[in-house]
Amino acid sequence: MAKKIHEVSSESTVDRLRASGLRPTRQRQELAGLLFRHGDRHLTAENLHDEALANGIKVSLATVYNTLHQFTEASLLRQVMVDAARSYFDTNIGDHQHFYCEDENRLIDIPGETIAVDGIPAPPKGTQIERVDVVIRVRSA
Amino acid sequence: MAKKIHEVSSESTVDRLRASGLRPTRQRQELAGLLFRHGDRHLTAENLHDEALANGIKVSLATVYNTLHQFTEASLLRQVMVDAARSYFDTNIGDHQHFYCEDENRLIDIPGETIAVDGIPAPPKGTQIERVDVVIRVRSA
DNA sequence: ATTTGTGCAAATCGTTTGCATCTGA
DNA sequence: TCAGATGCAAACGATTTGCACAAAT
Repeated sequence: MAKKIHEVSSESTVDRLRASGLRPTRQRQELAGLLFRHGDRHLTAENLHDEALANGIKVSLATVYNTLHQFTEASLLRQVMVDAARSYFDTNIGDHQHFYCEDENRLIDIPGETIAVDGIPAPPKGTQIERVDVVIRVRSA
Repeated sequence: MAKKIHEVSSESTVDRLRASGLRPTRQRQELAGLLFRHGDRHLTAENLHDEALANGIKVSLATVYNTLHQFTEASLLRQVMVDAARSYFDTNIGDHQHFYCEDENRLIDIPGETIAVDGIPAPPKGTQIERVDVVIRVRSA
Protein backbone atom coordinates (compact mmCIF):
# COMPACT_ATOMS: atom_id res chain seq x y z
CA MET A 1 0.00 0.00 0.00
CA ALA A 2 1.41 3.35 -1.07
CA LYS A 3 1.93 6.01 1.53
CA LYS A 4 0.62 9.46 0.73
CA ILE A 5 3.80 11.48 0.71
CA HIS A 6 2.48 14.85 -0.26
CA GLU A 7 -0.71 16.79 0.06
CA VAL A 8 -0.77 19.42 -2.62
CA SER A 9 -4.50 20.04 -2.90
CA SER A 10 -6.58 21.86 -0.33
CA GLU A 11 -9.91 23.48 0.25
CA SER A 12 -8.73 26.89 -0.83
CA THR A 13 -7.12 25.53 -3.98
CA VAL A 14 -10.34 23.85 -5.00
CA ASP A 15 -12.35 26.98 -4.31
CA ARG A 16 -9.89 29.11 -6.18
CA LEU A 17 -10.14 26.94 -9.25
CA ARG A 18 -13.92 26.85 -9.06
CA ALA A 19 -14.06 30.61 -8.68
CA SER A 20 -12.06 30.86 -11.91
CA GLY A 21 -14.45 28.59 -13.73
CA LEU A 22 -11.90 25.79 -13.88
CA ARG A 23 -12.81 22.27 -12.90
CA PRO A 24 -10.69 21.25 -9.94
CA THR A 25 -9.18 18.23 -11.62
CA ARG A 26 -6.49 16.22 -9.90
CA GLN A 27 -3.77 17.69 -12.14
CA ARG A 28 -4.88 21.29 -11.76
CA GLN A 29 -5.11 20.93 -8.00
CA GLU A 30 -1.69 19.37 -7.75
CA LEU A 31 -0.06 21.91 -10.05
CA ALA A 32 -1.75 24.76 -8.21
CA GLY A 33 -0.49 23.24 -4.99
CA LEU A 34 3.08 23.34 -6.25
CA LEU A 35 2.75 26.80 -7.73
CA PHE A 36 1.19 28.56 -4.78
CA ARG A 37 2.54 26.59 -1.83
CA HIS A 38 5.67 28.66 -1.44
CA GLY A 39 5.93 32.41 -2.00
CA ASP A 40 6.32 34.22 -5.28
CA ARG A 41 7.92 32.15 -7.97
CA HIS A 42 9.04 32.50 -11.57
CA LEU A 43 9.07 29.33 -13.58
CA THR A 44 8.91 27.85 -17.03
CA ALA A 45 6.67 25.04 -18.18
CA GLU A 46 9.62 22.66 -18.07
CA ASN A 47 10.49 23.77 -14.54
CA LEU A 48 7.00 23.01 -13.33
CA HIS A 49 6.82 19.72 -15.16
CA ASP A 50 10.11 18.60 -13.67
CA GLU A 51 9.00 19.69 -10.23
CA ALA A 52 5.75 17.79 -10.62
CA LEU A 53 7.57 14.61 -11.60
CA ALA A 54 10.04 15.06 -8.75
CA ASN A 55 7.08 15.25 -6.38
CA GLY A 56 5.52 12.12 -7.76
CA ILE A 57 2.78 13.99 -9.57
CA LYS A 58 1.86 12.34 -12.81
CA VAL A 59 1.12 14.94 -15.45
CA SER A 60 2.10 15.39 -19.07
CA LEU A 61 4.04 18.37 -20.36
CA ALA A 62 1.12 19.22 -22.65
CA THR A 63 -1.18 19.46 -19.65
CA VAL A 64 1.34 21.64 -17.85
CA TYR A 65 1.29 24.03 -20.80
CA ASN A 66 -2.50 23.98 -20.93
CA THR A 67 -2.74 24.55 -17.20
CA LEU A 68 -0.26 27.42 -17.18
CA HIS A 69 -2.18 29.16 -19.95
CA GLN A 70 -5.53 28.53 -18.30
CA PHE A 71 -4.21 29.91 -15.02
CA THR A 72 -2.78 32.90 -16.83
CA GLU A 73 -6.10 33.57 -18.54
CA ALA A 74 -7.83 33.22 -15.19
CA SER A 75 -5.40 35.77 -13.72
CA LEU A 76 -3.93 33.28 -11.29
CA LEU A 77 -0.59 33.70 -13.04
CA ARG A 78 1.15 36.35 -15.05
CA GLN A 79 3.31 35.59 -18.05
CA VAL A 80 6.61 37.44 -18.25
CA MET A 81 8.38 38.05 -21.55
CA VAL A 82 12.09 38.52 -21.04
CA ASP A 83 13.79 35.80 -22.98
CA ALA A 84 13.13 34.91 -26.60
CA ALA A 85 13.88 31.28 -25.80
CA ARG A 86 11.19 30.57 -23.20
CA SER A 87 8.23 31.94 -21.29
CA TYR A 88 8.26 32.55 -17.57
CA PHE A 89 5.17 32.41 -15.41
CA ASP A 90 4.98 34.49 -12.26
CA THR A 91 2.86 33.43 -9.31
CA ASN A 92 2.80 37.03 -8.13
CA ILE A 93 -0.08 38.68 -9.94
CA GLY A 94 0.05 41.91 -7.97
CA ASP A 95 1.42 45.21 -9.24
CA HIS A 96 5.14 44.76 -9.57
CA GLN A 97 8.04 44.75 -12.01
CA HIS A 98 11.24 42.77 -12.54
CA PHE A 99 14.97 42.70 -12.59
CA TYR A 100 16.21 40.15 -15.09
CA CYS A 101 19.68 38.70 -14.59
CA GLU A 102 20.79 37.89 -18.09
CA ASP A 103 23.68 35.82 -16.80
CA GLU A 104 21.67 33.37 -14.76
CA ASN A 105 18.29 33.76 -16.43
CA ARG A 106 16.71 34.72 -13.15
CA LEU A 107 13.85 37.09 -12.38
CA ILE A 108 13.64 39.20 -9.23
CA ASP A 109 10.51 41.04 -8.18
CA ILE A 110 10.40 44.78 -7.67
CA PRO A 111 7.36 45.85 -5.63
CA GLY A 112 4.97 48.08 -7.52
CA GLU A 113 5.07 50.77 -4.84
CA THR A 114 8.77 51.36 -5.20
CA ILE A 115 8.86 51.81 -8.95
CA ALA A 116 6.87 54.15 -11.17
CA VAL A 117 6.62 54.99 -14.85
CA ASP A 118 5.97 58.63 -15.63
CA GLY A 119 5.09 60.42 -18.82
CA ILE A 120 3.21 57.66 -20.55
CA PRO A 121 1.74 59.19 -23.70
CA ALA A 122 -1.89 58.70 -24.66
CA PRO A 123 -2.28 55.23 -26.11
CA PRO A 124 -2.88 54.94 -29.87
CA LYS A 125 -6.38 55.93 -30.97
CA GLY A 126 -8.93 53.25 -30.28
CA THR A 127 -6.76 51.37 -27.80
CA GLN A 128 -6.50 51.25 -24.06
CA ILE A 129 -3.62 50.35 -21.83
CA GLU A 130 -3.71 46.78 -20.69
CA ARG A 131 -0.54 46.67 -18.63
CA VAL A 132 2.79 48.41 -18.18
CA ASP A 133 5.74 46.07 -18.01
CA VAL A 134 9.16 47.17 -16.85
CA VAL A 135 12.14 44.88 -17.16
CA ILE A 136 15.46 46.02 -15.79
CA ARG A 137 18.14 43.94 -17.38
CA VAL A 138 21.24 43.43 -15.27
CA ARG A 139 24.56 41.63 -15.73
CA SER A 140 27.32 40.70 -13.38
CA ALA A 141 29.48 43.79 -13.13
CA MET B 1 22.51 42.91 -69.52
CA ALA B 2 20.75 43.38 -66.20
CA LYS B 3 19.95 46.86 -65.03
CA LYS B 4 20.95 47.77 -61.51
CA ILE B 5 17.58 48.46 -59.93
CA HIS B 6 18.63 49.20 -56.39
CA GLU B 7 21.61 50.60 -54.64
CA VAL B 8 21.49 49.43 -51.06
CA SER B 9 25.14 49.71 -50.11
CA SER B 10 26.97 52.95 -49.62
CA GLU B 11 30.11 54.44 -48.23
CA SER B 12 28.61 55.03 -44.82
CA THR B 13 27.21 51.52 -44.63
CA VAL B 14 30.60 50.03 -45.35
CA ASP B 15 32.27 52.27 -42.81
CA ARG B 16 29.63 51.51 -40.25
CA LEU B 17 30.16 47.78 -40.64
CA ARG B 18 33.91 48.17 -40.50
CA ALA B 19 33.65 50.31 -37.40
CA SER B 20 31.71 47.49 -35.77
CA GLY B 21 34.34 44.96 -36.65
CA LEU B 22 32.12 43.31 -39.24
CA ARG B 23 33.37 42.54 -42.69
CA PRO B 24 31.32 44.48 -45.21
CA THR B 25 30.10 41.50 -47.18
CA ARG B 26 27.59 41.88 -49.96
CA GLN B 27 24.77 40.44 -47.83
CA ARG B 28 25.52 42.56 -44.78
CA GLN B 29 25.71 45.71 -46.88
CA GLU B 30 22.45 44.95 -48.63
CA LEU B 31 20.62 44.04 -45.43
CA ALA B 32 21.97 47.11 -43.70
CA GLY B 33 20.79 49.12 -46.68
CA LEU B 34 17.26 47.83 -46.26
CA LEU B 35 17.26 48.19 -42.49
CA PHE B 36 18.56 51.72 -42.27
CA ARG B 37 17.34 53.27 -45.49
CA HIS B 38 13.98 54.35 -44.14
CA GLY B 39 13.34 55.64 -40.62
CA ASP B 40 12.86 53.63 -37.46
CA ARG B 41 11.55 50.17 -38.07
CA HIS B 42 10.51 47.10 -36.11
CA LEU B 43 10.85 43.83 -37.92
CA THR B 44 11.25 40.12 -37.57
CA ALA B 45 13.80 37.93 -39.29
CA GLU B 46 11.10 36.69 -41.65
CA ASN B 47 10.03 40.24 -42.43
CA LEU B 48 13.55 41.20 -43.42
CA HIS B 49 14.10 38.04 -45.39
CA ASP B 50 10.88 38.59 -47.35
CA GLU B 51 11.80 42.20 -47.95
CA ALA B 52 15.23 41.20 -49.17
CA LEU B 53 13.79 38.71 -51.64
CA ALA B 54 11.20 41.25 -52.79
CA ASN B 55 14.06 43.62 -53.53
CA GLY B 56 15.95 41.05 -55.50
CA ILE B 57 18.54 40.53 -52.79
CA LYS B 58 19.71 36.96 -52.62
CA VAL B 59 20.24 35.94 -49.03
CA SER B 60 19.30 32.89 -46.99
CA LEU B 61 17.13 33.04 -43.90
CA ALA B 62 19.99 31.64 -41.85
CA THR B 63 22.18 34.54 -42.88
CA VAL B 64 19.43 36.98 -42.03
CA TYR B 65 19.31 35.54 -38.51
CA ASN B 66 23.08 35.65 -38.23
CA THR B 67 23.19 39.20 -39.49
CA LEU B 68 20.44 40.42 -37.17
CA HIS B 69 22.24 38.96 -34.18
CA GLN B 70 25.59 40.32 -35.26
CA PHE B 71 24.07 43.77 -35.76
CA THR B 72 22.39 43.52 -32.37
CA GLU B 73 25.65 42.58 -30.72
CA ALA B 74 27.34 45.46 -32.52
CA SER B 75 24.62 47.81 -31.20
CA LEU B 76 23.37 48.64 -34.66
CA LEU B 77 20.04 47.07 -33.68
CA ARG B 78 18.11 46.47 -30.53
CA GLN B 79 16.12 43.33 -29.90
CA VAL B 80 12.67 43.80 -28.42
CA MET B 81 11.00 41.06 -26.43
CA VAL B 82 7.27 41.45 -26.46
CA ASP B 83 5.86 38.32 -27.99
CA ALA B 84 6.74 34.78 -27.02
CA ALA B 85 6.26 33.72 -30.63
CA ARG B 86 8.90 35.85 -32.34
CA SER B 87 11.67 38.40 -31.87
CA TYR B 88 11.47 41.94 -33.14
CA PHE B 89 14.48 43.99 -34.08
CA ASP B 90 14.38 47.75 -33.78
CA THR B 91 16.50 49.98 -35.98
CA ASN B 92 16.17 52.73 -33.41
CA ILE B 93 18.93 52.17 -30.90
CA GLY B 94 18.44 55.44 -29.07
CA ASP B 95 16.82 55.81 -25.67
CA HIS B 96 13.15 55.02 -26.13
CA GLN B 97 10.38 52.64 -25.15
CA HIS B 98 7.39 50.97 -26.79
CA PHE B 99 3.69 50.60 -27.03
CA TYR B 100 2.79 47.10 -28.12
CA CYS B 101 -0.58 46.56 -29.81
CA GLU B 102 -1.45 43.02 -28.89
CA ASP B 103 -4.20 42.94 -31.48
CA GLU B 104 -2.09 43.72 -34.49
CA ASN B 105 1.34 42.73 -33.19
CA ARG B 106 2.66 46.18 -33.85
CA LEU B 107 5.28 48.21 -31.99
CA ILE B 108 5.18 51.97 -31.65
CA ASP B 109 8.09 54.00 -30.36
CA ILE B 110 7.85 56.27 -27.34
CA PRO B 111 10.68 58.82 -27.23
CA GLY B 112 12.95 58.43 -24.24
CA GLU B 113 12.49 62.04 -23.20
CA THR B 114 8.77 61.72 -22.70
CA ILE B 115 8.81 58.65 -20.48
CA ALA B 116 10.71 57.98 -17.27
CA VAL B 117 11.07 55.18 -14.75
CA ASP B 118 11.46 56.30 -11.15
CA GLY B 119 12.33 54.44 -8.02
CA ILE B 120 14.52 51.76 -9.50
CA PRO B 121 16.03 49.87 -6.57
CA ALA B 122 19.73 49.11 -6.38
CA PRO B 123 20.48 46.21 -8.69
CA PRO B 124 21.30 42.84 -7.10
CA LYS B 125 24.75 42.67 -5.55
CA GLY B 126 27.46 42.18 -8.10
CA THR B 127 25.35 43.28 -11.02
CA GLN B 128 24.90 46.46 -12.96
CA ILE B 129 21.99 47.76 -14.95
CA GLU B 130 22.32 47.05 -18.61
CA ARG B 131 19.06 48.51 -19.84
CA VAL B 132 15.59 49.46 -18.71
CA ASP B 133 12.83 48.22 -20.96
CA VAL B 134 9.30 49.49 -20.75
CA VAL B 135 6.53 47.87 -22.75
CA ILE B 136 3.06 49.34 -22.59
CA ARG B 137 0.63 46.72 -23.79
CA VAL B 138 -2.49 48.08 -25.42
CA ARG B 139 -5.61 46.53 -26.92
CA SER B 140 -8.40 47.93 -29.01
CA ALA B 141 -10.83 49.42 -26.51
C1' DA C 1 46.94 32.15 -47.75
C1' DT C 2 44.16 32.52 -44.15
C1' DT C 3 40.31 33.82 -41.89
C1' DT C 4 35.58 34.79 -41.91
C1' DG C 5 30.99 34.53 -43.90
C1' DT C 6 27.42 32.11 -46.57
C1' DG C 7 23.89 28.73 -48.03
C1' DC C 8 21.46 24.87 -47.63
C1' DA C 9 19.21 21.33 -45.39
C1' DA C 10 18.89 18.94 -41.31
C1' DA C 11 18.56 19.33 -36.44
C1' DT C 12 16.87 21.44 -32.32
C1' DC C 13 13.94 23.65 -29.02
C1' DG C 14 9.89 25.21 -26.94
C1' DT C 15 5.23 24.89 -27.69
C1' DT C 16 0.72 23.33 -29.78
C1' DT C 17 -2.54 20.10 -31.64
C1' DG C 18 -5.37 15.85 -32.95
C1' DC C 19 -7.59 12.37 -31.20
C1' DA C 20 -8.76 8.49 -28.34
C1' DT C 21 -9.50 7.86 -23.55
C1' DC C 22 -10.73 9.23 -18.97
C1' DT C 23 -13.16 11.90 -15.27
C1' DG C 24 -15.70 15.29 -12.63
C1' DA C 25 -20.35 17.31 -12.14
C1' DT D 1 -24.63 11.08 -18.90
C1' DC D 2 -21.51 13.86 -21.19
C1' DA D 3 -19.07 18.22 -21.57
C1' DG D 4 -14.76 19.07 -20.44
C1' DA D 5 -9.74 17.31 -19.38
C1' DT D 6 -5.93 14.51 -20.10
C1' DG D 7 -2.02 12.00 -22.34
C1' DC D 8 0.57 10.79 -25.91
C1' DA D 9 2.84 11.32 -29.99
C1' DA D 10 3.04 13.72 -34.00
C1' DA D 11 3.03 18.37 -35.92
C1' DC D 12 4.65 22.92 -35.70
C1' DG D 13 7.15 27.36 -36.29
C1' DA D 14 10.93 29.94 -35.10
C1' DT D 15 15.64 29.64 -34.64
C1' DT D 16 20.30 27.26 -34.80
C1' DT D 17 23.83 24.39 -36.56
C1' DG D 18 27.17 21.43 -39.48
C1' DC D 19 29.68 21.46 -43.15
C1' DA D 20 31.20 22.34 -47.96
C1' DC D 21 31.86 26.30 -50.65
C1' DA D 22 32.80 31.31 -51.55
C1' DA D 23 34.51 35.72 -50.54
C1' DA D 24 37.12 39.25 -47.88
C1' DT D 25 41.64 40.74 -46.01
